[in-house]
Amino acid sequence: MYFAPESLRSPLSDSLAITVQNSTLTSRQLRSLHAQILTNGFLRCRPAPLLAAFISSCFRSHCPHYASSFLRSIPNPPPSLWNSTVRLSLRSEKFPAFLGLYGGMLRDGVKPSKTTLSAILRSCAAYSATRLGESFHSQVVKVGFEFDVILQTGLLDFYAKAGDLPSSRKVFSGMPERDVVADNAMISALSKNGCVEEARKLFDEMPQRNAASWNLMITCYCKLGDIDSSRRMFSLNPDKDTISWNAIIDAYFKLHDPAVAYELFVRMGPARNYVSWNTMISGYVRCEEYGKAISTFQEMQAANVRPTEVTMVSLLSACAHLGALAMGEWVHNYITRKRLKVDSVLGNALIDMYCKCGNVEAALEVFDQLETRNIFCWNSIIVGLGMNGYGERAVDFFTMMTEEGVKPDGVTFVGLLSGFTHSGMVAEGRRYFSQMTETYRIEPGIEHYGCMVDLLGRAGLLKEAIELIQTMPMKANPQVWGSLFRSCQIHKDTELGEKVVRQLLELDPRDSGNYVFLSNLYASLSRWDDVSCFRKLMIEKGVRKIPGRSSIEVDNVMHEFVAGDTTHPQFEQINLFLDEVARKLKEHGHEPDKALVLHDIEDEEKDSAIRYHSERIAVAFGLMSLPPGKTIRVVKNLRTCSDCHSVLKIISSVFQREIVVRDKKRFHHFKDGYCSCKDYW
DNA sequence: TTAGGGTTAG
Repeated sequence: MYFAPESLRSPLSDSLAITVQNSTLTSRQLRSLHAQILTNGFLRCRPAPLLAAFISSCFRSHCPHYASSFLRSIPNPPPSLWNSTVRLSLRSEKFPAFLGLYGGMLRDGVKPSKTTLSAILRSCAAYSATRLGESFHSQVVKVGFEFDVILQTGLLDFYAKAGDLPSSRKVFSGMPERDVVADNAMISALSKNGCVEEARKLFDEMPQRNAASWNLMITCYCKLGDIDSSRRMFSLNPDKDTISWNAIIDAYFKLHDPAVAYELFVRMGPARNYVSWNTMISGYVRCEEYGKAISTFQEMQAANVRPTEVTMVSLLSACAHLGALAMGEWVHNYITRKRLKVDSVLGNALIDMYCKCGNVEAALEVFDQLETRNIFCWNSIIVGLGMNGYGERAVDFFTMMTEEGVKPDGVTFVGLLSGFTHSGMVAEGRRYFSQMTETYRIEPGIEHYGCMVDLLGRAGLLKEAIELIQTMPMKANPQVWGSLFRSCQIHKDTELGEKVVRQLLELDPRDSGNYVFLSNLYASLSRWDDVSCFRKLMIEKGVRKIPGRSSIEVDNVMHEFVAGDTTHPQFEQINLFLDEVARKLKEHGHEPDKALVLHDIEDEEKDSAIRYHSERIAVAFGLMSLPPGKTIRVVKNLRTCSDCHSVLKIISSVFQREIVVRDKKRFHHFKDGYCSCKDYW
């Protein structure tokens, strides 16, 4: 809380200060405050803190333009006010405002303070604002500001993070004197740009090293995949600090050794800080141990360590992978309760979580409320809409994105094109695929060709799909052949299908799915000898099929069911309930596909009866355990079989329940006997 | 001046 100096104390200045310190203001409130400040003689007395508080309030209220018009309305604003305003504009991620303010400051003859200059460099580096940083650089040169070692090092850091290694080198070699900090910055530049060997050489030649130098090398060797050298840097460092421990723990996670990482975390003991916890949580997410990520978060809370935005991002990522909507909602709630700052990274994590948990409306709400949206946020919403079967809405967002001046990238087009596949929008796919190169100058990668092959194939345009594979500039990978095979299956082109799957087996002999593809194909043709031949081949080669797993969240607990699994404590009740389900299905004229029971082994073990397919057990458990009207949300690791798909449609209407199933690749929203995929998957 | 965070086709 700001209080004006005694001499300036008046009810008005106090009330102004209070208003200004309050959270967000509307632009009308800002205007009226501005008028009050101008007309009440404040300016003559210059209560600098009040002026600064008002400016801060402009940024907090997302009206940066008020800050600059306010500054312009003050005769000779003090240099400190200029500087703090410029720094605020950086912190609020409002670069256009920053540029205007910075130019205004220079025109006003105010030299930026050293704090401001380093803040600018740091921000440019942090936000990879390459052009901005460069224009800043030239402006600074123009006004004749002298670069000392610290500023040059900042500049070096900026160019390093912007990925501009040549400029980093130029700055570094042009430095009249170098200290440890400068050498460290150059090591960091080299390491970040993949020139790990060179970084190592520089480190070896350094006349002086500090803790930071050793710590940098831990990460540097980790990038080389050389964990032994990372560990050596850790051990040799004479000033081991918390950062050293955190760096080595992270290195083990990055090289997929969570067990050693955990061991070090335990050994670290009281030296742990919040970053150590965040490293553990994000590390488990990286190693796909989502349950451990969540339990580590619970331990973090028990240890009374305050979680940060970074913690939340990792947690949300775990929820997204698990499809744990209730947990994700809890995290969102926690963020609001603890007033954590939802920046573009955290916002993106929320959007992604909601999309991957099948709650698109919540994702859209987060998206709308974001102050700053970067390419990640746009991509996540576009990918998410497509994945949930809303191809047209994805296009709407693409249009909005370009209208807002955000340039789409390769990921955007993957999202769009894959979304079109899920909605059968062939014409749009063609249009955007050509727009990609013609309008946006993005070279299509294998993933884009893969999307197109999928889109064309699924629409029955198999010939065109094959032609595209033959004419594309790179060799098709297993994914491309795999999607073409699915299309052959859907459109019953067994001849082409057999050719495709043989290609697949050659490229990817370890992938169990490919063998399953082929034996399914033979089964559909009643070529049983070939079926058993391939099963034998699978056993010989030691290729194991992945069992189907489905999970459902009830009362904040994740229940996982594996196909044919009878070990759940409530299995007997579930089984009785499945009988009832089967009875009701029969009443509605559904006959299970017997052929599928015996031969469709794509997703489940052959011998487990179809009624024990994991998604069916999970849905039955949901019907039993969740209150009426509550949507049943199931996450499955593989694709749903066609029989389960039609059963779930019937269940949604007979039991009047919405069911959302996330399978390996997309969402199915079942309601009133229909599925959002329109049986197109 | 060093440690921890986000989107990608079957």
